[in-house]
Amino acid sequence: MEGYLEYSRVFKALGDPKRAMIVDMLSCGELCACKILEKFEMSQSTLSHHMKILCECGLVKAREQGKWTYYSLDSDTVSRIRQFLCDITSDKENCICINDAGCCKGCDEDE
Amino acid sequence: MEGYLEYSRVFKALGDPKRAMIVDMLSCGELCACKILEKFEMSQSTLSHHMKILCECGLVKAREQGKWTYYSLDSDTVSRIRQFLCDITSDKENCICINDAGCCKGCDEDE
DNA sequence: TATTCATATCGATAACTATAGATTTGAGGT
DNA sequence: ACCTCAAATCTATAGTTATCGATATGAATA
Repeated sequence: MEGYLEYSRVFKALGDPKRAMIVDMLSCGELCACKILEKFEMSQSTLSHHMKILCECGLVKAREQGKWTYYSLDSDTVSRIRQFLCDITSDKENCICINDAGCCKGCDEDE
Repeated sequence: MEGYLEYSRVFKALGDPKRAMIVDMLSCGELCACKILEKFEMSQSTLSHHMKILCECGLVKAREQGKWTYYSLDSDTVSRIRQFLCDITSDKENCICINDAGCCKGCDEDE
């Protein structure tokens, strides 16, 4: 459940269309908050809240320089979340689904 | 914003660790609801609610047979969400971040 | 040091989500 | 026809989230 919890936080962050769009905007390089804000009809405090969620789950890094804060994707988290998504959606050995074999009464075809 | 909205619903569904775990369980093939329920400390109504969310976003398909409902991953949605995740986290041509070039006053290094 | 500006934090509120118990639905078996 | 059982739906509730205006912080600058 540990891995699920960690990565679910990243998915939850991406579960808001505005945040997914912000991630997309950051995919080519870092941007400062004011540049991101221009793209949205959203108050400054709301953007700050969304950026906090993106940072707290590890997807985005913040770099402060003077008055400005620059945001960029954390490539390490990006590759790990991609891998996790593939893992939980791929047929595999040692899957949690076969850890205890057999089906509930009634689900087997010979019942 | 359309694509973001559609795929965010999938991410939102995966944003709950129990649902991510259910998806993992389904990755090797279909399972009936009762089998899934065995793995969790959760009421039947709560599981039903989670399955509904997974189905509504398109990640999971339900197949009813007699009294039982069998769930499985929708491989089409799986490949599309994988692609979307890669898209929004990869450097690319025609990115929304460069649609209007230039930065806000103060963000350019020559300011 | 007082002002300005970018950003974060606080406080309030409305909307949404997870949860479980109770009820309903609908298929099979007796 | 009735009973049983799996699953969905309904109802209520506690907890969480998105949002914004107001305020605080902290850096640059006059």
